[in-house]
Amino acid sequence: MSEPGDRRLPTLEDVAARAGVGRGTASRVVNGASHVSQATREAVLRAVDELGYVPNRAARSLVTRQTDSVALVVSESEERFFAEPFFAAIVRGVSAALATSGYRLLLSIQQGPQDRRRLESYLTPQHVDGVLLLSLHGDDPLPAYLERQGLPTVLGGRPAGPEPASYVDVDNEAGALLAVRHLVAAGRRRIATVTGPLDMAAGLGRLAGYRQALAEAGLQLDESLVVHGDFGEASGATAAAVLSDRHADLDAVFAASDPMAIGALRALAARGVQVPSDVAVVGFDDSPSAMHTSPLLTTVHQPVEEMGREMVRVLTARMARQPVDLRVVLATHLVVRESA
Amino acid sequence: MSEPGDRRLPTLEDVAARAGVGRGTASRVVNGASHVSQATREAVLRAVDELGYVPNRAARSLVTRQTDSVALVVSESEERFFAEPFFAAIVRGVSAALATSGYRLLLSIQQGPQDRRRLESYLTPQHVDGVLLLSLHGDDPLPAYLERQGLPTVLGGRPAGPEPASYVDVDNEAGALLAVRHLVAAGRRRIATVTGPLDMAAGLGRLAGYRQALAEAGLQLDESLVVHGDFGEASGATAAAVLSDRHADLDAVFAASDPMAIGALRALAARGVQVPSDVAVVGFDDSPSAMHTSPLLTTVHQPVEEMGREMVRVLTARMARQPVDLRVVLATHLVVRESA
DNA sequence: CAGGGCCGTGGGAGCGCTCCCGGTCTGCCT
DNA sequence: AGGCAGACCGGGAGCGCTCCCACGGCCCTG
Repeated sequence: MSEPGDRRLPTLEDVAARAGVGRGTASRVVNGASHVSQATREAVLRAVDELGYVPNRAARSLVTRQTDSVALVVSESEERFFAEPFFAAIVRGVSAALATSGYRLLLSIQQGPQDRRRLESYLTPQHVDGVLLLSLHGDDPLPAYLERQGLPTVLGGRPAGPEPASYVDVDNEAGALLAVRHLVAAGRRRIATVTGPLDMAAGLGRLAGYRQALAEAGLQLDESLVVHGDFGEASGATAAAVLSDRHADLDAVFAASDPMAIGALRALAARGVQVPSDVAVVGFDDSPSAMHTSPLLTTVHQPVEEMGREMVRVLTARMARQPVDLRVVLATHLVVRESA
Repeated sequence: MSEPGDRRLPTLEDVAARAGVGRGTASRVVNGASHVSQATREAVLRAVDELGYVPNRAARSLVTRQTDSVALVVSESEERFFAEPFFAAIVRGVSAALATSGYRLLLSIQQGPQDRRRLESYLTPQHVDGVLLLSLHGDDPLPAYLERQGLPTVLGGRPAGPEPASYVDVDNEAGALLAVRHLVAAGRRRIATVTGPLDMAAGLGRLAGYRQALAEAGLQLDESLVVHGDFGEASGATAAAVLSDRHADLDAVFAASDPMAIGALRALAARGVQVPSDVAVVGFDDSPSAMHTSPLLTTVHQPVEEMGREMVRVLTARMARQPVDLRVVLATHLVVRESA
């Protein structure tokens, strides 16, 4: 491969010369042209066009101390929850929103503790203007550390524990409430739940919604109907097995994630329990695979792509030092299909 | 939010001063220290440590004319093929490989034609050192254009049409061959296929593998057993319906993608056809949902994450001007589960 | 009619780094 | 003893840009 590309690219100086103006003036029009006469502006723009000038980001960055880029950091540890469809959808939303705002997206997947140090030397105001954080462990000090460095940081999803300064999340509690209300409305009375991990806000919130719905319906809470899972399919299957063995009168299961609901479906089918006639099942996520189960899974939809977009909206506002709600909670809704 | 972060970050000059050496020397040890005495090196390293010095990438970039970053560009048009699990796995592989090589990953999802111009002004040697391209349309001029600009470019998957200069792909033909051989070995004789789009190399290659396997087995090709699909689930369902209506003796279907295989499974079940006893089904992809069908889907596994890693290996070698095979084809293997 | 603004403009300074030139100091060979 | 190669080191130049100051011209006011 030869390199014809070694010819020098045009600089602002070249543009200025061609347009017959000074470097400063050229700079003014290339950026938010203020105090430039119409005629000169046009001359400069023409020169830019003819030369195919593209500003050198490194040079600009060096003097402005801005990078025009934001990092999206994904921690892969909670992989079961932040499974692939979730990840892809978030990235799509983030990318779309970022593209229109002129920032570049730096993606970094933290796959192990050794990546952590690399991350820290990299997540500085020198390299990025802001950070988007996904799927943190409960009490990760990273967001606080970044904010202290002067880097606006927005989380996607709340970790359990103290409220982070800035996040975008879905309304887990309200979603679960919707799901269980639907079950109640359909006449179900022995409603079990398979929870997520209770060190995650998503797990906690969904359980709280379940509890509230039962309370609303005047159903008393039977702790033996609450089984703990980890958002993974296997845990949903074993939970459903336990539940159906333990309670002959079981008539509904609210699983705090779609994979767990799918596991439950499988376990129930294996025991000859009919869904939804014997036992209704509702999941949470509305993941793509919810449309590939039989029966089709009724589940709580969370607007993942929108979550990505919202994260960007909050972050860009913060980077521009504009006022904005630091915490955003997005609504969920129930998608009724066949399983309930 | 106050900004305590406005204190100046340490520069090389600071490090040099603290270590009692010149700027040039400090630079030498921070980079690939050559011709520096052990004592000086240690002094500089200590100063770096004490000051928490991190080199300013913009400044370095400005003079070296390197950016230490590569772009991963995903075109979303062929979304059915490059569905989410594929995307996430590739990104994971790319990210992991890149992290160890010190490059930063810039992610860019091209969602429409208007993104194209933005992309072009952005994919220059000024901004990135190399480009990874995913899911191109057949005859997209982008890779050639980038190479002409002096930007090493590696494709993930071949588009149909002329061979691109540099790509990493899986062996579609061999995978299909494996799948159909398996069917033949199981005694199937009326083996149909649902193809992918034939303007994609993946579609073409998988069909070729099917043909070759039949030829090997001495089975004559019956064109009415070849139905065209588009990699999407719906097309698999209609194809299977047509096939089972048309051929009472049908005993196997090789679908060129998992979604199509899943569609076929559904359509077959709806007609009361038993899988695998009446008709065996094999897919291609080994997507996660292949483990959520009933019966579990037998399918051809493609090493997606490895594909991402290979793309990075080839690209980094090219960026460093080291010799490397420009085209890499990865092996596939059959995962036998229940459906065949 | 003089003076003070303001608009539009040019260009110096300097961001933090690498490259490279030139200088100093060893140590070894003749 | 003189010379010279090479190791080691300092610091100037300059990458392409933005910021800012200074300057000329114009209009408006007193």
